[in-house]
Amino acid sequence: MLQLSYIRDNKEDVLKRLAIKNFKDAETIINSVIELDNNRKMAQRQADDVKAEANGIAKQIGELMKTGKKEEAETLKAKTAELKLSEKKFDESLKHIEEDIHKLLVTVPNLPNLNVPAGKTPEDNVVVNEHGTIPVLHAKAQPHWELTTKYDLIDFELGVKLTGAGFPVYKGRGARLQRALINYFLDKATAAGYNEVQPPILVNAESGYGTGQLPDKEGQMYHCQVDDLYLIPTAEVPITNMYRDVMVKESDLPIKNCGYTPCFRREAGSYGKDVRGLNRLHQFDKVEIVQIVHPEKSYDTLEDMREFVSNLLKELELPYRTLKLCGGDMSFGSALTYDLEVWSAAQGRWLEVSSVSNFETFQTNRLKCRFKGADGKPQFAHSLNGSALALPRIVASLLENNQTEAGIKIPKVLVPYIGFDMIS
RNA sequence: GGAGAAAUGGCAGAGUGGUCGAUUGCGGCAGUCUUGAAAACUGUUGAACCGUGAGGUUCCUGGGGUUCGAAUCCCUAUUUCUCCGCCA
Repeated sequence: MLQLSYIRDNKEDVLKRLAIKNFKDAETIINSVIELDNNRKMAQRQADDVKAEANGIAKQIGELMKTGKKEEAETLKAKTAELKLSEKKFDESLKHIEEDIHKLLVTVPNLPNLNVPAGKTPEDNVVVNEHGTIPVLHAKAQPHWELTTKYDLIDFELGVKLTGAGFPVYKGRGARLQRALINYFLDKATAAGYNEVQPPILVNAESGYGTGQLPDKEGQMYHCQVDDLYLIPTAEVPITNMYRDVMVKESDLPIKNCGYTPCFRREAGSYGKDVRGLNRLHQFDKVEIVQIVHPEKSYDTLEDMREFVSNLLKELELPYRTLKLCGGDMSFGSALTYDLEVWSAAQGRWLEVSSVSNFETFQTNRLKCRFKGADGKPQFAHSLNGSALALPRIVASLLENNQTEAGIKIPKVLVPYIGFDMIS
């Protein structure tokens, strides 16, 4: 959520940057917010004045009662009846105005960093770098959804029977590969100074608002209506919300956490070959890294995190490229996002496996996650997160890129975790 | 699930209708002492909003109520603890 004071003081800048994000009706909404805020100030002044008067009288009554001047006290009491009515009226209108402001404010996306390229679609994203060589496969190479069947690693049909499309069953060496990747990712993150946590995978609505999934992406999350809880779409939600309503110590920054969780996404309305096999699932596994940092350091941190994720891909010997997302392709709360994509050899296309973003104060403002700066004043920290990494598409490209006529080679770094070096 | 108790500032913990936004301790910050540090001592130390300012308003888990006046009384939700039941 944007800070209202910033909107007031920097209206032109706000509009310019919202335009980069292709946010519709920016001007109308920002103008209404400012107008409502003016009304709010007026309403508060009125309410405050009435209350000040009422408080004053209450105090006088207290004095009079103490000194036994009962009659005078009664006279004053009579005077307060009217005050109470207008107090209620002003409070009510103040409350309504504040609610209206909040309702508008939560629909406004974060402002993109000024380095964010303009653009509307994924085609407008900027390729920052490309690493590794694209493998040349043998003549009988297959896409991963055939390899998983051939080697009995993943049973998509069985998942359909148990739950529905997009809920695969990993079996035998396929399940083992999942576990190996999770452990490998967690070990790397821990070695890089991230503290491992195991958060709940159901969260309340407040947490959904805290990180910005609500109200923006209401329909994307599975919702257990009986208990009003949401299945997390990413570990970012619980891990970042650990710092909701927390005043962190400046000396504790940066706070680095990582965690493995399953992730659940409804992905309503996406069908076809782009979502085949492991390309897009309703349930998948992911290790997430999350940092709460000093505002001055957040862009350095973003680069560190990108570097960390890149190294994972290098160690897994997967060809990858890094994209700087354009305004139109960035998520609601992000100020700057890098996507990392690996090459899927049999499908002949890039698959997104990680998204690393700086949210600046967008989340921390909603979360009320602050620290006291050198001047003793509380200020919002910056929050960042990144996938490190999401498993399904990593598995897809590992299987496809490493397939040989003799079987599928396991990358060296994973062998200690999985216990064999070839799936054949 | 049943019965009872509780929820106060970064933390601990007083406060049961009227100068209480809240005693005190710890922690934090500043200073005295010290070559420096520790100890000791002194001072200081919650947040949001309105106002150029003086100052004002709100916040004692959330929501509602009683009252001229609520941290304090009542209702309600949530959470925690104790006992019982159930249970991986």
